[in-house]
Amino acid sequence: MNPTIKDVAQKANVSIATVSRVLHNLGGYSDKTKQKVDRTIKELKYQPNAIARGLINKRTQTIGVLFPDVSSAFSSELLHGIDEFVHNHNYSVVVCNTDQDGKRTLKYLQLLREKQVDGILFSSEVLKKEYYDLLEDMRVPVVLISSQTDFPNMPYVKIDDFQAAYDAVDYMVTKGHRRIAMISGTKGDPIAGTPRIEGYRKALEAHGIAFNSRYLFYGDFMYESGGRAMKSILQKAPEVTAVFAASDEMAIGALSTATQHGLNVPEDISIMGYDDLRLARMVNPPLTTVRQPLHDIGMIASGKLIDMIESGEIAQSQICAHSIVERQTVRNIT
Amino acid sequence: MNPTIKDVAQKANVSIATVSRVLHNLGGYSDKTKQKVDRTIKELKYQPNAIARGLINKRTQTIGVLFPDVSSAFSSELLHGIDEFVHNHNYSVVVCNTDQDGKRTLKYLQLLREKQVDGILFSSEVLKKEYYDLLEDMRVPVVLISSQTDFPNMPYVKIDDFQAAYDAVDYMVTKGHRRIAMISGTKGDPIAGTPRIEGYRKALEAHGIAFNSRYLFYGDFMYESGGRAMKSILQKAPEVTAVFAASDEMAIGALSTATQHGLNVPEDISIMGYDDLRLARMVNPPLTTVRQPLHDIGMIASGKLIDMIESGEIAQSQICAHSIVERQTVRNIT
DNA sequence: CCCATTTAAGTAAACGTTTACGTTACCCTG
DNA sequence: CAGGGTAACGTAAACGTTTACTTAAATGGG
Repeated sequence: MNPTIKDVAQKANVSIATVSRVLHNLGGYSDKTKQKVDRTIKELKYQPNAIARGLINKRTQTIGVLFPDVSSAFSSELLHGIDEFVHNHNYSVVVCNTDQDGKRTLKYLQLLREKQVDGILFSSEVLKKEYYDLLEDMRVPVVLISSQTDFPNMPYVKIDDFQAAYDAVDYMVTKGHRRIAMISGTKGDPIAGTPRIEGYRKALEAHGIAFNSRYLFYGDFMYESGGRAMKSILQKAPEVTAVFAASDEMAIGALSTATQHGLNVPEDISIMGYDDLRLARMVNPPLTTVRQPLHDIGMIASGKLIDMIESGEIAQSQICAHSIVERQTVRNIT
Repeated sequence: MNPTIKDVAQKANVSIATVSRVLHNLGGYSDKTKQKVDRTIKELKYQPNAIARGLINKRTQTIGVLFPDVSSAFSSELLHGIDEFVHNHNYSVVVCNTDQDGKRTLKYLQLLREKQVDGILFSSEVLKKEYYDLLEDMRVPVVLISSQTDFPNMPYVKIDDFQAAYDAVDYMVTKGHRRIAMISGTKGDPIAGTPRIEGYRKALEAHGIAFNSRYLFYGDFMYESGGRAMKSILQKAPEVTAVFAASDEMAIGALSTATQHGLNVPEDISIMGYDDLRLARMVNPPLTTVRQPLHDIGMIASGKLIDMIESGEIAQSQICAHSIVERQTVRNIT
């Protein structure tokens, strides 16, 4: 239906090869033929077919991105960075929402393989052996985002979760808090769970405050779980003056139930989040939190992936800088 | 590198055609050969190449989705619905972030054309003639999301913006409010701008309240603009008892600056939003708003698009039901 | 037991490119 | 002016499938 390179060749009275050559500025044709070919391309409104091209040079200029939840603010800020970088480098991105479901993940990986994507960005989920094996089989570059692995051929880009949590808690104690609760993410999560708890614990200990397991609560990173955890805190540890949540969503959930229980933040209780999503600025009062530069992380990871695709070499992992952003949810009680 | 259908054929001692036939359950082979072929497929870990397949049957099983801003909560809730439906029907989605930039949009459209997507979802932006022409040229099905057009071959799925705004304002006056300001979206926006203003005006008039242009303020749907508008309201029309914002983000912006100015919501001023994003529930107090079922809209639009792709017929446009969700930002002052 | 029909395959063209290689025709050099 | 070199093309194979067409063998009916 659409005109092909063959149609152009016929109409311009040249061979297919010549058209292809002027299309790619490869030289080997006179100025006159270039003019002629260019003209008929315009006339026919010819558009190259990337599928045919992909078949022959085994490159689709497409990367696959896996998210546990595309609709989360976390994912969409990453996606924004990814999309920006990737499109500027003439790649496209196909997104997959794994729902944190192993079966779905495997299915999507298969799909991406069949579609011959040039590389894969794997975000915010731990890389199970099962996935790793399949990925190895696919022989495409992979970079991990906000995740980590020991496999040497899979670089990651993330922040230092231990240090970020450490800094957050350290910040709170310098503000005079000593009875600090933590709302952790999913129990046992080796990336966003344990290291942040360790950071919390070590920061406390560095200030001579004993770690108290009664002050440790678990959620699942989502808003609702933050509220539930806050309820528990209010019941079981009302003496707490500050709570550090392992995600902004949980922090905001905590914030909501705190105020619903008649507490003022930060006057009665301080709250600190983790991520610095856009909505951290939007809540009331604006949330003090530790910032992950998600947009940049998305761009950096895409850059590494494209490098790997085009150079064939494996990229270095990268730890991005985090920072504390002071807003209005932690009070100075010194 | 990866095994091809040819490798399978050789190893199984059959022809390529036979392998293809068992792959697609087309019949024309004995049980024994099926066994043999299936076995060698497993042995070789053969995966079909969707690119080659796409070249021949002119279907890529891929759709393109254009968003003005992928990182917005609005887009990502749509995307979630789209992704879910689309993947369940064996399509993939490639996302493009237009940034509301005409040049970028045109570039992405070109890209999607080269990549031979089977259809396009065009979201939340008005369909300029320029885009329409290109889209026509591409000869692929298109469905509009939260947008609208008179072109007959481009169905849309959205809610009734006029009626939704009408209902919101009507709700507020039944709560006793008569001096109601509106924070509209971008001035002149024919989809999410004018109709909502009209709904506001007509609802007022239906209750015998004269429309007062002093009560109409403009933003751009984003958080910050809601705050700015609220500041203006407080200065120029302090007698207002309620404000209706044309997006949740603006409503939340208004909410923030209102409380920063020492006002309590809803005691001192009522606020109502539009969209029912996830964050409407997360703010404090939870935002009363008019709900667009974004996840469903995404699914429905995807369904229509896939229908069009597979049937060749153009689908009907659809107006989805909206609803008022009462939370805690509008006070009854009767 | 022969011929017609069905079953189980194989052959090859086609999809739209890219690219290695071949073929002219022309120019320049010695 | 013979010969090599080069510029300007054209030819055709290849990428990995699908599928229309062909062929050979098996089956069945009279």
